[in-house]
Formats: sequence, C-alpha cells, structure tokens
Amino acid sequence: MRIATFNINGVKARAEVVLDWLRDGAPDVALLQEIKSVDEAFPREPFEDLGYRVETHGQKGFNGVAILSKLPIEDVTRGLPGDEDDEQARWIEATVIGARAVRVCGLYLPNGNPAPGPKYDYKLGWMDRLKTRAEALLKMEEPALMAGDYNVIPQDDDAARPDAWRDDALARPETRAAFREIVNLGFTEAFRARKQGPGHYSFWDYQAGAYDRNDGIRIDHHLLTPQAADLLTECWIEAELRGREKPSDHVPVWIELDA
DNA sequence: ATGGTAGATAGTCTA
Repeated sequence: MRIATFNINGVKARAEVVLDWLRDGAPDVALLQEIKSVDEAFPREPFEDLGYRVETHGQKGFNGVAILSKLPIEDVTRGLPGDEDDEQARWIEATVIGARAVRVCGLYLPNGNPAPGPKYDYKLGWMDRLKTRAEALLKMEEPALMAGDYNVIPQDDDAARPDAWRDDALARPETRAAFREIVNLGFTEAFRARKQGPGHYSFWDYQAGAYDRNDGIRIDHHLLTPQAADLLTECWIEAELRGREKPSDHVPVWIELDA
C-alpha cells in the first residue's frame, strides 16, 4: 500500500496538476491538504474516473483536507476532537482496507504565524489536541498513521537556512517541543527512519526563487504507530514536482507499507 | 528594511 501526502494549495487551481500526478504515480491513498473548497464544490468526478473514492472535509476559502483512495475505506470521521467550537477544516480519518486495515489520518496543522499571538496560541492548542488523538491511536495497537502538512520544521537539518526560521511559528522551540512530545509517545517519523542528514525538503516558497536556490524546508510528515512502522518499506519525497508547470508550493511525500 | 508570489475572493486574508 502506497500512501502520499500532498498539500495542493487549492483544488480549483491545481486539479489538472493533481490528476496528472495521480495518473503517473497511482498512489493507493492520497491525503490532500489546503483544498480551499467547500465539499459541494470539490470536483469529484475526474478523481472518481481515475478509480478513487473521494472523502472531503472542506470549508470556504481556506484550509480543507481530503482522502482519496483506490482501496475500500470505512469509518470516515471529520474534524480533530477536543474543541466543539473549532470550525477550521484540518483533520480527516478513515480506515483503508488493503492486505491489512490501516487507520489513516490526514491533517493540516495550523501555520501559527505571527508568533507570538493568537494564531500561535491556536497552533499550540491544536497540537495539544493532536497529542490526545495520537495517544488514543496508539492504544488501539493497530497499524495507523497521521500524515500531512504539519507546519513544523522538526530540526535545523530540515531547513536550508535554519537561522532564518529561528523565531518563526514553524520552528520555534515550543513548536519543536510539541512535535517531539507527540513523536516520543511512540511514533516513527517515516522519512527520518529511512534517511538522515540535511538537504531534504517538501516546501519551497513561491517568492524570491526559493526552489531555484533550493531554499526549502521539510514540513510534511508521516507519523506511524509501531504496528504501522513494522510495515514500512520505503519513504521518499517527490521533489521533482516542484519544478513543473503551475506547481503547488509543497510536494508529495510518499510511504510504502507492506499492507 | 522592504517586497518579492500564489490562491480564494471580491476587500483583504492566509500562507
């Protein structure tokens, strides 16, 4: 089972790019972030025509997540638990039925800038709720993963210019600590389980020729429960996509599970 | 120091 996470930065603007990408790579499951569309406006048909079930959790204008799956899916839930008043569409879950059943959570973690401030408080509060959901996933003792745009640069190695991000909401010490707390519950960060060292990025800003200068950051991650980590065979970043026509500012991050 | 770009939307907000 191959699963990719991809912040597409708007499904209306990116539909053709994403459809071409799906035709080329044919992931079994695609977790999409920043669909920037309400559910009713998501262009389901061309995705269904490629053999994907389409489950969306959108809102007007911003945010929004989706799960596309070639495999059967069950028990879809929307919204991160823990705050009834949170109206931002940033979380969707489903159980994907392959050779093994895998609980798949797609997430778009708040950016949090400017920090400090109310947006940063919302980010840290959201991460606290994420930790609670993560603890519950671990207790199931089944293959499960949480993947998406975390808006977290975990370590200095994950940025081309770490000093430029030092005070940013994506890299502040409180952000990194909250991310570590979740990982250290017992999750495997798939990419770092497969590859160490600097120079691996999943996002390049549209501005100032960031991609041409390889001025990137690695903020899109797969966190696996121990039972899912046992099934991990590969993890890779499809950086090449950033250099094509009309790209998203993020690129897909893939994992392959023996499931 | 500022502005540089992109998307959704319809004046700005988010990133």
